[in-house]
Amino acid sequence: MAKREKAAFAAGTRFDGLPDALLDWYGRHARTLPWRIGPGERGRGVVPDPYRIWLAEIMLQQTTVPHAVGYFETFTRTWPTVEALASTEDGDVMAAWAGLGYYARARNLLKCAREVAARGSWPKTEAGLRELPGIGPYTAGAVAALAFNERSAAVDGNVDRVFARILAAKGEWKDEKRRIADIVRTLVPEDRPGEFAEALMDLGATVCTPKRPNCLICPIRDWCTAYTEGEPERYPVKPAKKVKPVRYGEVYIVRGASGVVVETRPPQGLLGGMLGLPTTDWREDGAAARLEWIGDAEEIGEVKHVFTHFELRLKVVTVEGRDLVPSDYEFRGEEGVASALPSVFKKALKLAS
DNA sequence: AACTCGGGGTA
DNA sequence: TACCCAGAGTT
Repeated sequence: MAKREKAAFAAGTRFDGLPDALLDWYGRHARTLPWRIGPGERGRGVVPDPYRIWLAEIMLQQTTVPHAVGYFETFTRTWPTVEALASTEDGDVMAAWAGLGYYARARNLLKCAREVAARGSWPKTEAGLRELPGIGPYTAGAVAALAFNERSAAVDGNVDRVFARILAAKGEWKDEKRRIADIVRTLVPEDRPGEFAEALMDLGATVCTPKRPNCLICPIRDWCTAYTEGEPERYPVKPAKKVKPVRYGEVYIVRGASGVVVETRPPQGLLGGMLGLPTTDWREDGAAARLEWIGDAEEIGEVKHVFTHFELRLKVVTVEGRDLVPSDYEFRGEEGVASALPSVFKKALKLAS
């Protein structure tokens, strides 16, 4: 199919036939995902739900599909509509997001839900969606294409990688990404923008993978310069990453008659708005002094946790039989609170259990 | 333009 | 280990 179409448009440009070859492959190999309408259903009266598409896109920002699936099921079961989500207390949503990471997404998720609920409907264009909190260039394009059938492009990490290889992009990565976005926009088919977006992402996730791309089953390898060159895994060429510094601190498991001591972290910054265990500052020049109110305590071990731009080593310190703590803190039942904590604190609590 | 912001799977 | 993932917001 690809070759016949390519021949039929031989007088055209470099990418003639690519969208059709990709869509044809997608019709046969699309992943089945809980937020997705299957190929073919779209044309048979099945209407996508913007709320579910948007929710999935936010969860999937810098997050793998397997990690997001369970959260998506829980969220849509607990809050079936954007109105239901919008009317939920912040703490409940943050607790449900715990473990998914990048917690600014959850804060913006609620802001966005409340704006949409107040408006009464979703903006139905890429430009309109782009104005909402937490919706950037990628998500605006994706939701517009997937939910509203707008001819917008959804250029994510997968698409960047696929086209870096198609083009054998050797230039500055930032420049190449701009170039790729411009090209992809011209390739989105007018009638099936949503399926085109899903097809590119599926190809990147299952065929044109980061480490060992399976070019032998690739439906668009005829257009791929990296395949012709013979070393597709060489692309994309990205700038080297900086080494992560190590930060040190202490975290406290303080137990009393009514549970374990937690705090709600300040709404900005790292783990902002999340429930947390009492902890010192985290510093590169060694652990800060023990919090004054901790008093008599026992060191039981250390947890290591890797954040985006630093590694953290926390000494885990336990205090038993404490029922009076500073007013910034509160007691919660130990079994119930674990699921509401970010991973670094889950690790510490588990070590102390 | 550079930095901040999580967590887990993969080779 | 190192890299990556349906990126966005702030400075």
